[in-house]
Amino acid sequence: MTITDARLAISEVAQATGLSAHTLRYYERAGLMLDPVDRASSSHRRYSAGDVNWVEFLTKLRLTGMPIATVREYAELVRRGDSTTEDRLDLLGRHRSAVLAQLDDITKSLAAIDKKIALYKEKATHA
Amino acid sequence: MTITDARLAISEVAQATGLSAHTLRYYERAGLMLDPVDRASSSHRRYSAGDVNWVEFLTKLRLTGMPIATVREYAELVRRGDSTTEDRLDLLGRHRSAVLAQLDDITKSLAAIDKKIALYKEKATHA
DNA sequence: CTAGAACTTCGAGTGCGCTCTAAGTCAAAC
DNA sequence: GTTTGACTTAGAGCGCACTCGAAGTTCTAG
Repeated sequence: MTITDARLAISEVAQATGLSAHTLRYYERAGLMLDPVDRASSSHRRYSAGDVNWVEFLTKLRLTGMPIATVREYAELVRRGDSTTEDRLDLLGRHRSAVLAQLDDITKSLAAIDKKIALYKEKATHA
Repeated sequence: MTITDARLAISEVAQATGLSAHTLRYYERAGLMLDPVDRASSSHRRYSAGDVNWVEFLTKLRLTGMPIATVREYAELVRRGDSTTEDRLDLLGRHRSAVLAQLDDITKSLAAIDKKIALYKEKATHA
């Protein structure tokens, strides 16, 4: 019940997060939200600031390649409460390692692409 | 006809590149190879060192998120010969930008994940 | 009060990139 | 020469993550 208690419509959250309204509903159906989003007039969704923060965080998990199923697992741990802190740390830690490996792969591949670009540029110079 | 003229079987290339034989055939069918791979006894594929190098490079394109269709475009430019150097530079340059953006996104998301991890660790300390 | 836009559900459809199957051919070892 | 396993093709199937459609309801502006 704070003064900042704005409840956003799905279209506003879509706007704010860059996801489509379709995708937001899909994520909720898929069990990715911590709780079902509140409703106004018992039909239209009203997102709280907490909901939006959560969507933003799970978007980062997705962006770094975490599968939907794993995001759901994580959400389930959060739902289960404080006793799951260790498990959450473990899950995020393992994901962190995967992301580091991913960054390494991409960086190495980028170096090869840069090499090829340099090669073409040199070729163009000698033309 | 150099002294290093080893021709590899598809299984050996699979081994060497980390792709499956299925995927190697799929890539060829999809027009990703520069030329159809040579055949021994007019049936089994025999990959040249050049073929393998090419597969390794296109794997780096794929790893950095270039769609199959774009890899094919690039292969077509290479096939068309020296006159396409500018186009290839253009294509690779645009991809390079996309990869940099991708790295930035991932790095920013990773920072948020690290923050969350730090938060959980702190919580564990106060327990 | 009414028109039109935005919302609802739920199931079907899409696009991508493999991945596998079946039925047959070929090659290397014995 | 025969067996065993790797290879061939064409096409079907799959998993993932959306994305869309239809049919109906609700909100908002005039």
